[in-house]
Amino acid sequence: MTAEAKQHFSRELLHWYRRGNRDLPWRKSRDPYRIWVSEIMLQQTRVDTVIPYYERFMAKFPSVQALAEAPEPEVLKCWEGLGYYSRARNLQAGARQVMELHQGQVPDDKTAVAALKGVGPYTSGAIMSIAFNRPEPAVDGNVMRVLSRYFALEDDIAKPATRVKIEKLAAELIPEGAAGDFNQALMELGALVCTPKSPSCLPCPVMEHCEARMEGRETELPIKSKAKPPRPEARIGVIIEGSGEHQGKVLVRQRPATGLLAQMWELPHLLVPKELEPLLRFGDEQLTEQAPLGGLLTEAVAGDTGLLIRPQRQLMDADHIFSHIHWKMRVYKADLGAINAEPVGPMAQMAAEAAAVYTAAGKQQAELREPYRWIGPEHMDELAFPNLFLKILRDYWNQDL
DNA sequence: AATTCGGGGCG
DNA sequence: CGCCCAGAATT
Repeated sequence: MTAEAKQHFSRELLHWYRRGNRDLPWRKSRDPYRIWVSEIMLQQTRVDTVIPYYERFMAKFPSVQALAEAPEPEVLKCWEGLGYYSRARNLQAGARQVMELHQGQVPDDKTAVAALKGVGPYTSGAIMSIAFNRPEPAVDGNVMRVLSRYFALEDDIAKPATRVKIEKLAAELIPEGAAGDFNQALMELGALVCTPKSPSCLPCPVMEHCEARMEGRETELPIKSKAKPPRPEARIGVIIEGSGEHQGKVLVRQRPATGLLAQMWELPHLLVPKELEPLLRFGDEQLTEQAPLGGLLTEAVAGDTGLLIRPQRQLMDADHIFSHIHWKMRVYKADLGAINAEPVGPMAQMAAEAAAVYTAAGKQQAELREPYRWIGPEHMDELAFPNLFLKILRDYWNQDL
């Protein structure tokens, strides 16, 4: 690739971007905090998805200080449905770092920015270039795709080493004094023109010297090795209707502080042992046929809360695919049996055993320990749920199931 | 270097 | 239904 081709790329791409670009909320100012928030939200997330979240987040947490001083659950609630929830916690931790170390001002310093929680190589480059116009590369999936095509690079973009190589190339391409616009131009081209499936080469401002297009290989590049498919997990969950003072409410619980969906709220559910998975194939069979599954739920809830539940029927099946796990969840409806009441129905045996467990443990129905809570539809706005359970609960209440 | 972290949109 | 997306932290 000639030096002329590189100059052509930088010049034409920058002009193309400056002739007209998308009117996005985070482009209305160069406030480093606003850029920072947008870049965190945009990690692995599309622009159209981010926009409403961004508007709400900036209205609620308009400054580094506001975010740093907010209760963490409120931040998580504002992130509800956006995914990769550690981003929200890390962003707030970063805001607190900026308050402690930099007097509330995002530092115009590459090393200091890169040291913020949740800020990696891409995001530090994006903040430094867009907010401060510093000549740092910001290499994301768009940039790797665009440059792989323009320079006909054969490297596997799924490998970490490839990003490092492309960062060096991207740094060389930054026009003097135009780092912010140029980096955004690269991503804008990737998002609008040099798209993954069917790139629009004809209107592309740099098509003239694009190696991949010249060789007719624009749809073959970049090279990307395939990810492992998510491992399937059969799960059973339950909507437990309260009684008495908890009438009209259902039982939810909070997940642990680390790991998958950390600190999010959810319905009680559990992994079905491999040897019991065949039971889940009983489409609309009666619960009697699946007594062992109802028994598992009864035992699990009793062990966790001391509550004796009585599974009633199947409500729905819910599929949810994470990048590495595929949940296939069957959701049951249950109500509560009174303490020391005689269990009835198909679940009698399992329920009786479960009752013995919590009676032996001296647990009381009224003493529901954290992290479990009873909630009704009227305070769904208090707790943060992942989309999977948000949808299940909405369906449940809306359709009066 | 590989795995763990959501969720949605699109051909 | 497979693929991809304005990636970072952890191991």
